[in-house]
Amino acid sequence: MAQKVKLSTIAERLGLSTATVSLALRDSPLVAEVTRERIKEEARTSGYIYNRRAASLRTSKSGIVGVCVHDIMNPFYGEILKAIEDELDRHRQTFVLCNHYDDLSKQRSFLDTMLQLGADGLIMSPAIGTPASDIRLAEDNDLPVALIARTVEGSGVASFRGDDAYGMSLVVRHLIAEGHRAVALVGGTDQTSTGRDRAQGYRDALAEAGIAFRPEWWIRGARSRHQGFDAAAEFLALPDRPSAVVCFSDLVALGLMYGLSRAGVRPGVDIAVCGYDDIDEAAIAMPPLTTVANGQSEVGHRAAGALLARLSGAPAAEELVLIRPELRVRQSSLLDFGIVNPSP
Amino acid sequence: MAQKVKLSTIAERLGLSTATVSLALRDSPLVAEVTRERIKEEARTSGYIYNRRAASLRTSKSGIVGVCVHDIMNPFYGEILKAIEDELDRHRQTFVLCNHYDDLSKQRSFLDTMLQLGADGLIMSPAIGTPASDIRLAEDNDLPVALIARTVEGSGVASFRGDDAYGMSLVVRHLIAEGHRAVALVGGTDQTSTGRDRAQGYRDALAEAGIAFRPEWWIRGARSRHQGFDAAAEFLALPDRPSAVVCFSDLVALGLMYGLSRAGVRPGVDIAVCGYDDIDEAAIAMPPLTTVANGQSEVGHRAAGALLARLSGAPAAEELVLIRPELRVRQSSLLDFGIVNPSP
DNA sequence: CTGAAAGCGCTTACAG
DNA sequence: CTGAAAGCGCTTACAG
Repeated sequence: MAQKVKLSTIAERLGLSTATVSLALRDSPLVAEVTRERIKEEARTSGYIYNRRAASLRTSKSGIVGVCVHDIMNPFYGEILKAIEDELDRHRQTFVLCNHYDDLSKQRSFLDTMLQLGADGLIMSPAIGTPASDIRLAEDNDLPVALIARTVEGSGVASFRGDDAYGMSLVVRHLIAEGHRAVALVGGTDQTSTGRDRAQGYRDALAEAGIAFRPEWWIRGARSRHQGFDAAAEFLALPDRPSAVVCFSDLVALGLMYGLSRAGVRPGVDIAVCGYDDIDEAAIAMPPLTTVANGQSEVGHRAAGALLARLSGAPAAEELVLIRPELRVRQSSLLDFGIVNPSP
Repeated sequence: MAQKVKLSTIAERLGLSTATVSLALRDSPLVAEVTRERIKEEARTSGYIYNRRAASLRTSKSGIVGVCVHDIMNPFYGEILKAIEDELDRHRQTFVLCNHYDDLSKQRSFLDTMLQLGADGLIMSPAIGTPASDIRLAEDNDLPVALIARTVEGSGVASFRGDDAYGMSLVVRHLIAEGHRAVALVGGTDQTSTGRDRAQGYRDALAEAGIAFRPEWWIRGARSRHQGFDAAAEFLALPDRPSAVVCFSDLVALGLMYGLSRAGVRPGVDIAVCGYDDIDEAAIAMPPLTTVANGQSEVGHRAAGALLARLSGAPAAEELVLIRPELRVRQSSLLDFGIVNPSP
C-alpha cells in the first residue's frame, strides 16, 4: 500500500497545522467554513483513515461498549442484544460482544480486555458465581457496568430484568385455573437469580392454591432446547405423572415438546406445556406455546439507555429495574386444542 | 478512583526504567529472572492495567479480529462463530462481532470502525451486493480479509464455504430415489452465492433425472424460521402440489413444518420435507429432519486458521475452499415414518 | 542485563 | 480563525 495518510499528511499538503485539521474533521465551528471544506475534501480524496487508538489514547474515550452474556445464540439474549445494538448504534458506539458460557475465567478475561481497550462501558448478564469484586474492579477503573437478566449481590450497580417470580406465578396460576393440580417445573437452576426467582414464582402460585410443593416435580438443569428434549424422558418416568408442565424457558419447552411427541405424548392434547420468554418461535410452534412475554426488548433498551446516560455524566444509581411480564395464552396449555390428527 | 498505575509508575517505584518494565511484563528473557518477578509482583499488587491502545499505537498490532455476518442469532452462523471464537481464543485475539442484516451501509460502517481501531484481520460473510472495492479497501489498508459462506467476485481474497450445489443435489437425488418426481424448493434468493448455488444443485439433480424445472416450484425469499412458516400457505396453494419439498435451510424447513402441521398436512407422513445445514435442532425435531451437514465448524476453523496464518506472515492466497457436505437422512423425508397419532 | 530517548497519531490548552 | 507544543502510555532500536 501507499504511504499512510494521517492528520499531518493532510496538514502539510494544505499548508495548515494538525490542530486545524483535527478540529475541522470534527466539524468544529472554530474553523472557517471554507477551510473546513478544503480539509474534508482532501481527507476524502486521499483515503485518510482516522486513527481511533491515537485519539482514544489522548481523550480516554474509546467509543466501545462491551456486552457479555451467557450465549448470544440463545434467542432470549438475542432480543435483548438487538435492543442494545439499536440503542448503541444511535449513539455511534461500537458494540463488542462476548459469550461467557458461565465460565468465570472467560468472563474475567473479557473484562480485562475491555479495561485494556479503555472501553467506555459494559453491559453484562453475569456468569454464575460472579464475585461482586469483579464488578467493582470495572467500576473502580472508570468502566461503568449495567447488569441485565441477572443480579450480583453487593455489586452496587444497576440491574435490569423481568420480574421472574411474578411472571412464573402467572403461568402456574393459569394452569391451576385450567384445572390442573399437579404441575411440574422443568429446567432452570438454583445457581442463577433467574432460576431461583422463577422457581420461587412456581412455589408461590402452588402455595396460593393450597398445593404442596413436591421436590420430584422440579426436574432441574435444562436450559437449552436439547436439554429440554432430554428432560422429556425424565418427566415421563415420574411416578404420578403431572398433567401439566411449566418450563424454565421457551427453548426448554420447545425441546420438551419434541421429546414428548416422539414418545407419543401429545403436548396440548395429552399434557399442558408452558414456556417462558415469548420468543418469536412460540407463536408459530406446533402447538402454539403458552408463555410469558418477558420484555426482553425493554430490558435491552433500558439497560443501554441507562449506561449511555452515565457516559454522558449522569450519576450512577444502584437500582433494580423490574420489567412487568405478561401471560400469553396459546393452545399448548389448553387441552381441548383441536390438533390436526395424523392417523398411522 | 486512586491515581492510575501505568508502566512508569511501576518503574519509578522499583527504581527501574519503563523499558525494563515493559520487557519484563511481556516475559522477555532480556530481563533478569529476579527483576522480572519483582516487576510482575508490583504490577499485580498495584492493580496495573495494561493500556492496549498505547501499545497498539506503537506496534500497530491491536489483537482485534472483526467478524461480520448476516445475523449471529441464526444457528447456521452460530456454529461457524463458535469455531472461529475457539480458534481466536487460542491465539489470544479479541473477537469483535457485528450483524450487517444485509445492509451495506451497516457493513461498511463496521469495516470503517475496524480500520480505525487498527484491527488485525476481518472475517466476513459479505452482505448482499458487497462491492469488491470494499474488500480491497480493507486489504489495501493492511486489514486482511477472509470470507465465509458467501463469495464476492473479483475481491481476490480467500473464501471458505460448503459446496452448496453439490450438497443440494444430494438431497434432491435422495428424494427422487424415494420415488418423488415433483419436488419444490422453498426459500433462498438469487442475490447470494449461497442461494444461487443451492438452487443450481436443485436444478442439476432434477435435470439429471430428466425432470423439467418448473419455475412455480421455487418459492423464493424465505430465509428464517418465520418466513418458512409463512411459505407454507404459498406452498399449499400450488396447483399441482408437489409431494416433496427441499428448503434453503433447516430453519426454513422447521418453520415450514410448523406451517404445514398447522394446516393439517403432516410432514414425514403426507409430504416429504428436507432442510439444509444440519443444525443441532434437526435431529430432535418432530419429525426428525433430513438435511445436509454443511461443515460449519470446519468452515469456521479453516477461515480463522487461514487468517491467523496470514497475521503471522504467511502470504495471502486467493483460494476457494469448498467443504464437502454430507446427506443426513431422517424421518421427515421417509413417508412411511410411523408418526404418533393424535386424535382430536 | 538495564536505561535514555524517540515516536506511534491524535487532541487540547494556550498564544497570537 | 490558525499554529506551536506538549502529552496520552506504551515499545523499540540504540548505547552502555
